[in-house]
Amino acid sequence: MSPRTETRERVVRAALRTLAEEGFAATSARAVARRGGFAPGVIYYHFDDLEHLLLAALEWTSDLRLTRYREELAGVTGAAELLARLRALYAEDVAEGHVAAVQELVAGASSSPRLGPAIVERLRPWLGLTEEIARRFLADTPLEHVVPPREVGLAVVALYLGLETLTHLDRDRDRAMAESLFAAAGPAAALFDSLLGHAHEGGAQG
Amino acid sequence: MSPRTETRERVVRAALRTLAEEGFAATSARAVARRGGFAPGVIYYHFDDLEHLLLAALEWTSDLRLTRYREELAGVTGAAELLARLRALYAEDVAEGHVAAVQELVAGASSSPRLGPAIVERLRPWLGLTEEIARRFLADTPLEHVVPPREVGLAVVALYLGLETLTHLDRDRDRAMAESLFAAAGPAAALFDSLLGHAHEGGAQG
Amino acid sequence: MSPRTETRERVVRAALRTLAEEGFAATSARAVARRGGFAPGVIYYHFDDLEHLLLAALEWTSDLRLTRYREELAGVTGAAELLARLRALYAEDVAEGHVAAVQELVAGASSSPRLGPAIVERLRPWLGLTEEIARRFLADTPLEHVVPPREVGLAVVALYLGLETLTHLDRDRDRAMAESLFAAAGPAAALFDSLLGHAHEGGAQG
Amino acid sequence: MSPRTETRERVVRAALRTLAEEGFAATSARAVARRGGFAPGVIYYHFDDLEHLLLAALEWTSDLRLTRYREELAGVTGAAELLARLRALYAEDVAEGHVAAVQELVAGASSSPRLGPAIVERLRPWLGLTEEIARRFLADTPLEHVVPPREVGLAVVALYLGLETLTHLDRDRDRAMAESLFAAAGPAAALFDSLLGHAHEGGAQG
DNA sequence: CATGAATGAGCATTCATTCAT
DNA sequence: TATGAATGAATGCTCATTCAT
Repeated sequence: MSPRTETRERVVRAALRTLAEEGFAATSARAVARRGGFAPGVIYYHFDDLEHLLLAALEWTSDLRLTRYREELAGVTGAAELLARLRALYAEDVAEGHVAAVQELVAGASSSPRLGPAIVERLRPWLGLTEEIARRFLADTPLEHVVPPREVGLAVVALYLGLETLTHLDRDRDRAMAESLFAAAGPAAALFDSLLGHAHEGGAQG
Repeated sequence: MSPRTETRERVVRAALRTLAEEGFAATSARAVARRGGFAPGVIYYHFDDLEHLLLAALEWTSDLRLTRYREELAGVTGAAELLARLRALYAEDVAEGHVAAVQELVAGASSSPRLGPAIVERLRPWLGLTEEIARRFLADTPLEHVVPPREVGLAVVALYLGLETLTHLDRDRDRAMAESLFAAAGPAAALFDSLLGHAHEGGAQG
Repeated sequence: MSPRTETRERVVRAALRTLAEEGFAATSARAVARRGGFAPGVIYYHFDDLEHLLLAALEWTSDLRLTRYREELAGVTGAAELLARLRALYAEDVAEGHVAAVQELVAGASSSPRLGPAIVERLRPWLGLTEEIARRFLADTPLEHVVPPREVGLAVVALYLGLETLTHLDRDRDRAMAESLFAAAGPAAALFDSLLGHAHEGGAQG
Repeated sequence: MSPRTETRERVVRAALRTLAEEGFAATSARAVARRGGFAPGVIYYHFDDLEHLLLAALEWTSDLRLTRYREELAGVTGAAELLARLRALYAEDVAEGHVAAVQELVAGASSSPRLGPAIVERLRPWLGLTEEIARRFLADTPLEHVVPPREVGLAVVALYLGLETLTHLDRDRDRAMAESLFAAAGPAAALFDSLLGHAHEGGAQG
């Protein structure tokens, strides 16, 4: 790895840690530099400005997690199993602080004219993933022509973001919100599997 | 109306307009004052600080809309009708700019330690409303003991916020996201009514 | 007392209390009004501006205390007795908060081009009093032509102000400074009386 | 000298000049920056906040003068000589503007809860110096057990501050106050030397 | 490549003061 | 007489960004 690339990654990681631990508003150039142990000027050597750094940070963490999600969800066919895996993946998100960083970035930049669209762009692969999974689960079921997978994907991503927003609004009290939602979804997933799940059994076994 | 009350409301409305049209980050005391046509000091005459103004603004718009939602959704029994009314209410939200302001505030304050919890507090009535409606629609259906209304309410509010977040991230391009979701939900609502809706017919007719 | 005079005095007393309890920097028009329970505008009805109010307050308290000092020190002839009376008067000053107010005013206004000279003017009677007492105690002693009473008076007032300044710099720790000085001066006063005091015995008895 | 150290000193000197020439109340960050010819932000690059700058300025000037005082007063034994040297040192203080700055700072900060105690701390070495000299002059005289040196030191510092306060209250008229006190103290110092000074003659001649 | 000192615009907030009522 | 709402200038301070070294 070239020294250039190496330092660049240090900067990106420092930005992510700052976002996750101090929040968007506190993620100033100086704060990132302090946390990363380098001079503020370094940021501007590797990135045009702070916004570009934040976008690079989002891209970095988003790519890593997307790969992990794809790999973990690839062969899943049952709704109950899907739910279990999502639950585990989400726990990873929380533990690594990656989702906290994304939430801070998404929320904080929601009114930045330049940052907003660029972030949406980097969120798009997630829309693709959720849509793809929705399509897989709806295929060959009576819901196939009732529930459009594209919109399901959109709803899932929006739900995820909204849940994170609520959680972060009141960091201490509401950590259990996502968990309670996962728990509540259990019976519904089981119901889905028992009523419609047979459609996928072949796929799962093949 | 006393001059004090009158000006106070002017300030609140200016804050809401600034939030909706310029975003949270740009909603500085000066920006609000400029938009409202008064001196910055006026804000501090009527409110302890900017945070208190923003909370008052949230409260004001939230109370207005909550009343409207309750009044409009009171007697609704069918899922299709519910969906239609929500669609209309949402259109009002958009037209009045109230939801834009709320979204900016929720997103922007997500990393403010003092603002966050106070906002959650003011969002709680909406969790109550959604839960109440979910309970009404699940009662006397096979889903009654499969889907917990509390979590449905939470999910709906989170979905709403997340959707707004995505929408605001890219103001120009994605205005249709919510619309496409409403459209997509149509057949599902019809299905719900035809399979489970008879449970409520008595109530609707009464 | 006319209502005008009555309100004026309320304002003056509120200013003194604010000076004594909140300090010069916190003695804003609004703070005085809040403490006195009247509208800020009242101040400007009775006084040209805040500086004039502060000067009136200084004058009020200074006149009261000066009368008391003169009355208490009138017939005193011995140094030990003088010291004892000064100690008691100083305790009154502290208890009434008047000296705290004066100290705040003197210190805070030391760099105000208009306030400073006006304050000095109101301090002049004290220079007169101290000089007069010094003259009385030096008369007919060997020190009469060695120690000029005018400068003694100046030194005493300066010492008093300086001591108060030091005391206020560290309110909690150094309250005992003046007390330790009074205590330390005891033996010196006794010595003065035993060596030179006979000069005044006639005066005391007459 | 590193650029950092160099600029830091420029800032400190600008703060002292501003204090001395414009007074505490006018020593705003902008005023210091204007006088020093640098941007206001520079202050905050080198100091946590304005209070820290003012304390650093006090420390700087106080240390310089204390060294000078100690060096000049080291071998002095006679009261007349002591007085003469103090007079010269005081003239230096005035000429350099250092004492003006100290007076402004002491007076102005007398009601600042954080600044006050920190200033007292930096005044303590002066209490030590005056006490030490008082002890030297009282040793082996009849006053040794009548006048406690600690309190003499305190009184001298308080007198000095109080005198400066009075002087600054009326900048133009009262410049001669300290001078008249020095002049008045002449005969008393001579008397001290002739009555008690023999105790120190050995030290002076050695 | 990296540094870190410096910039200057911007922010939240406070204040003495005015003035219509 | 008294009120209290409103003003607008000033304050301390932070920040993204630049640039000489």
